[in-house]
Amino acid sequence: MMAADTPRRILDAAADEFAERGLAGARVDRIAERAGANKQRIYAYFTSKDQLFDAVIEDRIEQLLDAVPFDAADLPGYAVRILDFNLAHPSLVRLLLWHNLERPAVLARLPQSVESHARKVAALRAARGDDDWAADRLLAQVLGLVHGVTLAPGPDLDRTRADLHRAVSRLVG
Amino acid sequence: MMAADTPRRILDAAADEFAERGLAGARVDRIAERAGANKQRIYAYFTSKDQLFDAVIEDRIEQLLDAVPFDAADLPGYAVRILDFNLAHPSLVRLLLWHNLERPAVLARLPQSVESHARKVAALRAARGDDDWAADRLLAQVLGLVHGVTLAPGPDLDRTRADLHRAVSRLVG
DNA sequence: GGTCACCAACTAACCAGTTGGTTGTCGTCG
DNA sequence: CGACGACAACCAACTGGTTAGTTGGTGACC
Repeated sequence: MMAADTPRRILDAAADEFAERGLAGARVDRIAERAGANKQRIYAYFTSKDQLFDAVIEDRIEQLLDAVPFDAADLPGYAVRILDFNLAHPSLVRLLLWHNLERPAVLARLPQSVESHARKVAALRAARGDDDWAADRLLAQVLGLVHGVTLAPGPDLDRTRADLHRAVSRLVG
Repeated sequence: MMAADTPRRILDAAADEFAERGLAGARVDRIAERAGANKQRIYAYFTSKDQLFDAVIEDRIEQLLDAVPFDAADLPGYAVRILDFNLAHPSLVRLLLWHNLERPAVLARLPQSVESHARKVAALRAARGDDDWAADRLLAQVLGLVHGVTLAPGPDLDRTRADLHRAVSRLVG
């Protein structure tokens, strides 16, 4: 009856539900309802709640990694762009936090994630002459900074952005 | 029968259980078992699972806020000491992450947390001549940095510490 | 006698995952 | 052409295990 994109609708609905409540707090019936789909379709396509959760992450991880192209030559600008992305997609941030807590080490084994990280480290090495370690550290620091600012953005967004830009500039000094 | 510290044992057991599984994933029976106590004692002292969770946070928040005394004159050292504390108490970090996701805005209303933050901002203003906004930003940035490093510490802890120290030094530059 | 504690069983709801029965839409083959 | 099987989808009810919260009955200690 419904157009043939049922798996797509299920993934979207599940992403919302999981972002709000996490894996343990999510309810499969609620996901089915939100998707305007049937519960058995969920199990037909994704076999279990846990696997559905992983499938949602795998579906969204690409958005997360590629939505903001990495720019080793302009880390401050990169940081600000990630901040803007995070603020525009708060549910993606929550989804990642949940996943990190409830499915530890699953993300670290996702090839897309590993490769993306490796590419960034390599780009940093090429652009700055750092060794692997230093590039890895710098990346973790920048992302941590962005994360901290994401969780507590001030009331004046422009100034928040400017302050973040300046902070990263100092880091890369 | 048991020594009269039953509420204490319940709080400790609950802290472990909640740190591992979160609010939705925790099981009250498991907490009772871990505490070597009886389930009704939990409800006698804490009335509900949710309130028990909040009580755990309120119990541990002091540890979190005061275990590492704030030093506005030595932010790099402060950051490193927080990192060490986080690495020594990973379950406290998880507890905070869970709470942030599952009980949003509860922490922001805890007077202890609010006052501690205000005190830090005031100390930063006094020590550096910043305005409220700048002090608030700087604090968020430093804590974000520490958090990022906490989640992805390199294999060489000493170097991780040194790199964090240098990073914060540049921030406060 | 009141408080703290134990044990054990209970309830009432909830929830992941299943099953059976039905409809509509294809493409295929007789 | 038509009917037949395969498939996607729906609804609804069910199973079996789990779980927050309760109750009743017992002992110990102050």
